[in-house]
Amino acid sequence: MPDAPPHENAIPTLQDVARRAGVSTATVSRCLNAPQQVSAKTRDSVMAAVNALGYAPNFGARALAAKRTNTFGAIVPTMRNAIFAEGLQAFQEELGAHGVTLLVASSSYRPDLEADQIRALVARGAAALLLIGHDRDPESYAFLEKRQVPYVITWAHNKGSGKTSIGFDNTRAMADLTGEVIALGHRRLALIAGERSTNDRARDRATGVAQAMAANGLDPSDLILTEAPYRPDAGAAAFGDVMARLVPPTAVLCGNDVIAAGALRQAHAMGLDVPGDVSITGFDNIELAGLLSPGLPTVAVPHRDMGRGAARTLVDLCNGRPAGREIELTAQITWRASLGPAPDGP
Amino acid sequence: MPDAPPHENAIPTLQDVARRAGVSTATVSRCLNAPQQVSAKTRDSVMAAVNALGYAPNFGARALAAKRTNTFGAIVPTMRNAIFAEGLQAFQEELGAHGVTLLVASSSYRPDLEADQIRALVARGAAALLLIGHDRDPESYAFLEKRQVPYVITWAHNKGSGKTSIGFDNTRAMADLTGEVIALGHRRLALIAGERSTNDRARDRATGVAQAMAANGLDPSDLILTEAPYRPDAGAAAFGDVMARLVPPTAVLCGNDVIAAGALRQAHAMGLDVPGDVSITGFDNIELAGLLSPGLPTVAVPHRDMGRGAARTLVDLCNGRPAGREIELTAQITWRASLGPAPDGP
DNA sequence: TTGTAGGCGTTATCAG
DNA sequence: CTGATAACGCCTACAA
Repeated sequence: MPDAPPHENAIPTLQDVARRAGVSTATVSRCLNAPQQVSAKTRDSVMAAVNALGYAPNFGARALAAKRTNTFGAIVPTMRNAIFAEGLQAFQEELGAHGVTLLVASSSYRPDLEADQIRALVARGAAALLLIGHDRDPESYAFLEKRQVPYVITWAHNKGSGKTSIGFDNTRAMADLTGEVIALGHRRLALIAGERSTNDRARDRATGVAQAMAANGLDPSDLILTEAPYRPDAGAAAFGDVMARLVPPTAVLCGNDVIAAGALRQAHAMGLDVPGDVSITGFDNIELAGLLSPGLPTVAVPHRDMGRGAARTLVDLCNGRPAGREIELTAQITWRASLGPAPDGP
Repeated sequence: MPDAPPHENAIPTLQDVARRAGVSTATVSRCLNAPQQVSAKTRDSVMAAVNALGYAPNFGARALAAKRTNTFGAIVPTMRNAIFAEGLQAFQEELGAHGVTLLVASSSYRPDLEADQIRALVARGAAALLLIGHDRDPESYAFLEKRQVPYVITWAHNKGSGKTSIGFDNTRAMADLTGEVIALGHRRLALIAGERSTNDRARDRATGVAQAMAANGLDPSDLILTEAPYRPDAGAAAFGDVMARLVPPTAVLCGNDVIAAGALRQAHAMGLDVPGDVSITGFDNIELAGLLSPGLPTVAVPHRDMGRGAARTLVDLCNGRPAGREIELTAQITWRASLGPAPDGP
């Protein structure tokens, strides 16, 4: 008995297209996946049927049969601000050039959520993953190894981690910036760090400040160190606390630009002159940093290079090609007006 | 002949779990999807096997067999700045509460790319879609209707469009803001609009300015109207052009906060006092607007309500429940310091 | 160049 | 409560 004609409002399948074009399903499949193997005449009539029916292949069935999904995943801590957006965009663009689509998830800086999302993305067919930073449950790493899902760690570079990564040295970048601050005569420094317990980048940046102090003859234990989530309001509050001290710092380093933006706003609210009374620095060089006034000096992170490089690395890995492990990129200091000489210089 | 033991490094399947637990695949499937239908004893041994093997279900196979993907999609114009991030986050959170995962794509404000992405997301199993604005190729709409994919249009509300939407009236919101500007004595107004040809929100906002002028006894044709992509540098350039006129405006309205941020920076660069010499307004109320100094007065868009509402609407639609069509939310003016009385007030 | 047919990993409908 | 078994939509040798 011949198949019934497709119901008026049913989603068309390969079968429907084949029937309408008067060919086999194999031919339709080839038209879509390897057009050069099909005669122009057949191809035209098949494509006409495809368009008439509004056919689109079923992803699940395709992945199941072909054993490949052409899908990678990325998990970033947040999409609320621009910190990772630029790199993600570059990642996506490069993947697109290789015919790979992207699945995104955001973990809200919560390791437990990230662990769930790693499993969810893999279950959803992500053949490779972009991850931010090294800090995560060993079980997550074990899971990825067992499933043989290639992954690349970005936004950080820890020599000898043994994991594929493409990033920059957060410690060194922050040490460089701190060195410049000290060179301007600042002696009383404060750092509003990100949450270090769950964030290796935040930890590394704090380490960088201490290293630079030690290297420049200052006592790292004199650092006024406080911690805040990566939000402007938290940065503002922390800045207020720090400046309320009996002997306030002359320079406040911030764990990232978002915290620094909050600090700067708070400085304005307190009637402080920046950088006359106090200097403020950021980290990441998101667009915001150049729009504030005074502009935020910061560390320009190689957003796009990391995204693009991560994509290439994963594509190579998935094709069995060896990919460069532990690629280190450089982060450059960007000077802007909210960093000036110490008011009570040497 | 019994099946061979699974290869050391193969991805475990239901079959493998079943074999290891000594039950059928049906039972394993039930343990995962309807645990209450399985005896506690069996369940325990099955779950032990699941964990031992690191099993995770294959999404494609599951979607194929169950005919549902539990996946929705969203296509936004950009992820580079925060304009849509907040709403997207709320959308995702609400979907998560319903057990639905989210597929995101960004179209770079390009309608042609958006059309491709609509097809790609549907092919990838998106059972419903969130879209921004009404402007798009009729073919895209036809495709969605034919495939019976529910969609909701956000960020805009055009009465009588006949499409399911949840948003606010861009025209009215901009008219309200313009009315306030005029009430402060401004008579020479400029508008740096977004790209109107492909963006109904940009068009509506420009219309709103004209309406408010007419309603307040000004001639809309006196509006100094220019257009710029939604980027700070483009906003800065446009602002420079506008202020270089023989008779510059006393207030520059901007199509969104990103343009306005560029305009504000350019004003500083030109040594203009804001709002003493010229007032500047934005639109969207992204975080940035409150961090700049002077702060940007803007229209606070109901980001989270739109995201959450869109999620609920789509979940309802997918469950065959009727969903409110054309929901209108309100957008509120947020006052900040870069809007002041006209310098040459009446 | 085209068609045939087997199988991918799950779910769901039946019996037992 | 559990086990066979037939789909699900597509890809891909293999044959013709």
